[in-house]
Amino acid sequence: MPTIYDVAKLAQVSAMTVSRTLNTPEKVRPESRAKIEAAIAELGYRQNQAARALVLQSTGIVKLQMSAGLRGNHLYFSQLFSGITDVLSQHKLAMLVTDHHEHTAACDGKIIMGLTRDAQMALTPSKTPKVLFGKGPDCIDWIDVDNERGCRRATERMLSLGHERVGFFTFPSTEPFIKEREAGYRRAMQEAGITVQPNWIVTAMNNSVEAGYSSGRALLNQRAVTAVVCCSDHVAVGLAQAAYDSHVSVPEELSIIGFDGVGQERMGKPILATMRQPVFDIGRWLAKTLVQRIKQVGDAAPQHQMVTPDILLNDSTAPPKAVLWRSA
Amino acid sequence: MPTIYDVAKLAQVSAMTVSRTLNTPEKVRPESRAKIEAAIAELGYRQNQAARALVLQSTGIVKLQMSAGLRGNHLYFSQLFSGITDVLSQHKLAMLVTDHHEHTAACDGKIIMGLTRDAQMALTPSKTPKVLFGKGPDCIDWIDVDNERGCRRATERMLSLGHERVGFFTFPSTEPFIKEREAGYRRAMQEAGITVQPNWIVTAMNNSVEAGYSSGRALLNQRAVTAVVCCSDHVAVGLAQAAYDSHVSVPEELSIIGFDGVGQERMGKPILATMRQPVFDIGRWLAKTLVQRIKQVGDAAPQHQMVTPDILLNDSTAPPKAVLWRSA
DNA sequence: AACAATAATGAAAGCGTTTACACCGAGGTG
DNA sequence: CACCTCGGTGTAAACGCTTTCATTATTGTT
Repeated sequence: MPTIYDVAKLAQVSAMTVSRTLNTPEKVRPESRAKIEAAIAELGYRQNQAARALVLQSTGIVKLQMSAGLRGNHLYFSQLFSGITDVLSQHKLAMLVTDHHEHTAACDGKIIMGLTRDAQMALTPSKTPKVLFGKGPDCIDWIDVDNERGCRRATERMLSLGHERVGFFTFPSTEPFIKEREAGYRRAMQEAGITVQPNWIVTAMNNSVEAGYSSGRALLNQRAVTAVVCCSDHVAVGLAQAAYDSHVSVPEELSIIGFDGVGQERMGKPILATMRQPVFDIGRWLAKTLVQRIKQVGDAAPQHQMVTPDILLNDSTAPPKAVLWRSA
Repeated sequence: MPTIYDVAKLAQVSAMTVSRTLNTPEKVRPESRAKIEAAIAELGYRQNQAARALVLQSTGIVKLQMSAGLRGNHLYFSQLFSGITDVLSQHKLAMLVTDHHEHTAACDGKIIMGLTRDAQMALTPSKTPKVLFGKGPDCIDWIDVDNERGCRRATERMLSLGHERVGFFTFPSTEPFIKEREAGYRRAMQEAGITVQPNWIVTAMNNSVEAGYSSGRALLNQRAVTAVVCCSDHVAVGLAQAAYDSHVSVPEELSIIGFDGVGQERMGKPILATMRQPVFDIGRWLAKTLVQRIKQVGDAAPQHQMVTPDILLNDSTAPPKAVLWRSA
């Protein structure tokens, strides 16, 4: 690999002038520059980024730290990813994807997600700036989704359609969002003066279409509810398929609303109502905020953002046909 | 940031001994090691990877170069991604995601995908090893999907069910796979002695559910075919939705088979037949092959791999009901 | 107890770049 | 014509680490 000195020798200048042509070309005489550029081309020289990073104390790399578990929802992750790279590439920053436990590569900043709530709240500002996806302490930048409010709205939608026996379809997760969504559901029900019956709440084995399907069959067999608020589109899709196979028509006999809205709600028929998270924009926000911190050795106040999911009505909600259920 | 010298001073040894504890701990006396580890902990010292990379000429980073366009199919990309990171993390390698044009960060190896066929064939071996997803020249490692064969098999499946008027549902793309799939379809039809009518081939605006839906409606209105081989699951899903809205039942009145099999085929009802690409395993192969080259300064012969998609029958194919179509 | 062999440690050089500073010639000013 | 300024260039040192080689401490052997 040719170095800056090889180029210098060939162009008959000093290494310094080569370095300058690379970094501040306006400070070198055009003739010298031409010679040097020719030499660079001839030798196929390319800057050694490791050496550069060593002296500049900056790598041009942003680390994306996430627990492996978070990659389960591929569509969700991908959109986040797109939003992040969209912004980073504008600033000529590269993105390194790692797990939480790997401390290896150095970086100019970190985007962190998928920690436990406790671990998140324990984060402290450090030399390399970091941005968090999820609620964190006041001292660092973070953005979070208002899951409680989102799920409350979804439930309220069902209630306003006239449903009273509104079920809740959830799944086990260590992430905090799952409890928040249930809280939103419960709050909406409580405010409507409806007592939630235990069998209205069903927990799928995990967050997948398959688990949603099998627990969905069970849920349908009970015939206890006329509408279901789901904790994810995965399980919502599974429930819709279960309804199809149980000859329960959606939305006529059963209203369904999911959560996430990253695309899967549109893969079947009817197209499912869902609470859309602006995942792409969240990715952009994360990257944008981080880049700000990296560029201006900022002492600006930490930014915190709370985004509420939009409701996408689509085709899977309708007023209840209570009679139909009772007669069954 | 504390350096190795700060640690050395605190532990009352030389910097060299610190370096050794970090890299070859068995070569340093346990007592020294203990002192040094204590000092490291007290100072919160962490290795400077840039300096390390500079002297070792190795960064521990693998670059994933892909054209932005390739990220359209999020599920596909994500699974590839998972396969790659799965292997890389075993070898303590980090993955850097970049676009093709960014030459910045140094790396120990590259995984390349989404180039044009010409650009791929023009690749040459270089100092840093590279692996290619897609057909490439003999001199470098690559893995590719046998699209022609996959689509031939899909078509043969329709033919063996008794379909004669088998349509082909494609979309515009610069990637080579699209032509290969059409070739597979045409070959199967030709071998069956069936002349493909021009209106049996429909091209959606792009590779998306929405485009598949609108072109699917047009395709269905023609009532020309009893079965459709699709170039992707996106358009297949769109077609299935169009069939649903056109009151054409799948598979009774129309058989559908898609291509990719990365999950979206299972989001609706009926669950769509598809040609499943082993994307996760392809990701693993790419990473595994690259790691081999990185580790052993290998002069082993370049490896080339061709994988054929599996057929997943699911619920969207059945023998034709030709009568129904004619009477319409 | 003297020697060789081995283990543990240290000093110096270098990886490829940039920063700080010194230098030099050309042009403008007094 | 001496002086200063300034654009253009070069020299030396540093960034934090590892490699090489020399040195010292610790064993084992006769």
